[in-house]
Amino acid sequence: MERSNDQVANLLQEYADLIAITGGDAFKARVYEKAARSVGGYAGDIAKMDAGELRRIPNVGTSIAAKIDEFLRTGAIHQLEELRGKIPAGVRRLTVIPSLGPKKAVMLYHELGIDSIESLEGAIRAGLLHDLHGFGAKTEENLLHGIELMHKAGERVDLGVGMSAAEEIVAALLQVPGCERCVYAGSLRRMKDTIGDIDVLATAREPAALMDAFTRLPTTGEVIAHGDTKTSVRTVAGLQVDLRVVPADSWGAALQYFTGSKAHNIRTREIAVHKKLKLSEYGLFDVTTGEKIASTDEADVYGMLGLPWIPPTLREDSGEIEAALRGELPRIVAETDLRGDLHTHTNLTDGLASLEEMAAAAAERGYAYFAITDHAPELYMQRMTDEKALAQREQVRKLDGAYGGMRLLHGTELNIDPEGDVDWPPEFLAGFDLCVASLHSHFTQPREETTRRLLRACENPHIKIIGHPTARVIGRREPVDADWDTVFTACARTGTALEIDAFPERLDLPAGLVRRASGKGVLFAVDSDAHAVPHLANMRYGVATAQRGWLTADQVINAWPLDRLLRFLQADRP
DNA sequence: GCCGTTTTCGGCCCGACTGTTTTCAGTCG
Repeated sequence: MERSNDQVANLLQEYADLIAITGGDAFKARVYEKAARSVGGYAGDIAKMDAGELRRIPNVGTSIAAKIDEFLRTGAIHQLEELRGKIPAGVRRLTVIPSLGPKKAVMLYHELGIDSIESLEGAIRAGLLHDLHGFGAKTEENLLHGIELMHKAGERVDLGVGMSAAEEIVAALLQVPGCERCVYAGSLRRMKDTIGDIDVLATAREPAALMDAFTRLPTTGEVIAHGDTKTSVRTVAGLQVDLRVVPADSWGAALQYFTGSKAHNIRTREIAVHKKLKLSEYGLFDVTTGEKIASTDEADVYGMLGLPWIPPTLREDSGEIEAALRGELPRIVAETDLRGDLHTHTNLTDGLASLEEMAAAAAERGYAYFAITDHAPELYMQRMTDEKALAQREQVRKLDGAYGGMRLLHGTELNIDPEGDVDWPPEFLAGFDLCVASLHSHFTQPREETTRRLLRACENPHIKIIGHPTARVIGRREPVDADWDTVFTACARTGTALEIDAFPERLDLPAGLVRRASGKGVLFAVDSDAHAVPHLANMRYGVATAQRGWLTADQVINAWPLDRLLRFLQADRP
């Protein structure tokens, strides 16, 4: 099942939204929001906690602890149900449209009865918003653009959402008696940054029983199709999941086939044809004799085609077949190659966990080094000051080595302002072990300005990593427009690494740009950008993005040994 | 509704930007 922490975090966030949308106390709404983040980011399992223990979670007091407790015991929170009754769910969903908040959403509902994104789109096109106070031509345009952005992402979900759904389903199916093997395949196995549907592959002694069990999982909302070898359902969250049961001796061929991509499979089947073979999900066959020559193991299938096994993250027909034929497939970076994390936050700014908690969790992951990079003063809301930064540095120095010998680095995440300048002057930056610099505003500057801005950051000798370079949020915010090739050239020349931010809604730099930058000799840092202990585990998504960008461990600075990393961080600094 | 205390009430991240308005509300980070 989904972590209780996440379930409760979602409910508390919904409660906060409903307070805001029904015109409740804004401060109260904010408290629920803060509590939602605290619970979602809490390292312990709340399902095992009583009301008293729950209150020890930051921002959880008597009232919220009681609500959580009620949910854990009964599966519902009655006050939440009451609020839900006051406003249609579609109205709350309107606020996912950028630039549309609770105030406008509820106004649209009360004035025009708009209770869904579809009805909003219709109303705008019908000109019904013209007479509404506070809605001008530009607002309509922005709303339509926001809706378009969401349509473009379609019904797809981000990699993190897809992965947790898939892992939950696979784990449940493996518990069904008679289920022998069960894995997810498709775009999820290729770790694409968004997932349209989930493909699950299984072998079972009694396929029909497994199919039946699948239709009855708690995650299953509706059954779309129910057959002998394939069953499709839609989860309660609206995600389509296809389960295919295959014969055990077809496992490898089926896994290859259902992992895709379509373009990659076309290429492998072409290769088979040239060798007078036929490749299908049932196996690789000799056309003349009809004999099956490979099928149980994926590597055998590739092997009989004259190819090495190709990692799923490379299977996009973007040159991997040619590279494989030449024996030049890269040894792509693996999560186990990473020796540290270079972009993380604590509760000194907008993180949830203390420096000690973050460091302890990092050490548990086996890291040799770990950088704390809290926000700098220019993000006013974080209330960072010189004094706080220096006090944190002292604390970092004191704790250095205290967690299994792990090296603690004191860094900061600077804000790149519209001109390309950052929060602190060079002499103050010189005191940090590491400076990450990122865009946090002015995302819609023209290409030339954004490019100049990023170039200026690269030229700053103290800045060694550009954080989440495109600033995109998948399905919510477009990447900034920059002349990336110029930026990449500057990064390579100045020794500035580009980050691959591992948050599943970011995955930024995106894989396509990673590959382009890699070609220009740029180095990378795969970072969690963790704001809480559980976020440290997002690293897998960042690594997958690095793989999809064809990176080797040598191109990733946090896969380097400490001494090499430190030399890189010190290079060219005055 | 939570927190911290100058402990039972007052403050709560705060400034910028946008689009609308004509002095400001809503949204965002």
